[in-house]
Amino acid sequence: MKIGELARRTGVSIRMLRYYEGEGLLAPQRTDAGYRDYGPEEEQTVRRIKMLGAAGMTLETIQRLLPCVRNNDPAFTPCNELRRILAQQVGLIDERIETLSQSRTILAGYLASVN
Amino acid sequence: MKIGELARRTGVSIRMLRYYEGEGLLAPQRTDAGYRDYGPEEEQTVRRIKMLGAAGMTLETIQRLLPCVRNNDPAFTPCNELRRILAQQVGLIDERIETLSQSRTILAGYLASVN
DNA sequence: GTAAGGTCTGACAGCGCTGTAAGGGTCAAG
DNA sequence: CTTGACCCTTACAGCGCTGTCAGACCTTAC
Repeated sequence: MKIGELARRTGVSIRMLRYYEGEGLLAPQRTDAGYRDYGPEEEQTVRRIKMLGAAGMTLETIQRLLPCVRNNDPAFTPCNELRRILAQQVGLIDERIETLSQSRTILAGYLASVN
Repeated sequence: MKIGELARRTGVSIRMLRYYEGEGLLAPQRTDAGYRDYGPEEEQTVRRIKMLGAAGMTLETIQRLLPCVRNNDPAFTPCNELRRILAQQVGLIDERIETLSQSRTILAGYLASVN
């Protein structure tokens, strides 16, 4: 299928589909005219990218993860790096939450002092 | 005092001090030669900016808040907007934390499914 | 007078993602 | 063949902050 249809089916903008390709996450065939030609396989990949992106991952991280994600949704093929990357991501998120919580505390303090 | 000294005393880089000025948060006097000349008043302001920044605020937000912050550290002069802005900021942070928590849940789910 | 160290302005770079616009082919239906 | 819908590439913009570099002037002290 062409890029427009894929965009419609996955809800990912055409711009982003091309971006994914530029970042090496996707490598669709090309028609003689140079049109990108995506197969169902690729559509699946896009859905996975979207999924992992929803979890707050960077495209670069997703790229490292993609080779391990060959099956259905939250089912992963055993890939050595996999666990490590996922755990690292969770750690990253925890750090951000921690930082935000501290900010929240500070602000709440200010707020309280204004009564 | 000149910019270098202020930077040393506050721990804010020279670059950022100039940036604050560009954003309208600071307006030091100038010597005949065009050097920025900060007074103790200004040093206080920088400390406040730093403080609010540590709470995760944008310079733009801080700017709106500055006129209300005339006293010591977490003590604020009653300023009508003040409460509103602070509360809004807390809300913003809560949203971000919520988003991150969801991401965390998703990732933790993946992690669990990899065992 | 000279040299070192501080300051000035202006501008480019990067982070990660996303939209949009320009200029120009391709394809399918009428 | 023409038209409209789609596609292609390239590149600029913006978010908010920060570092760094270039080219040039000021100041202080020897």
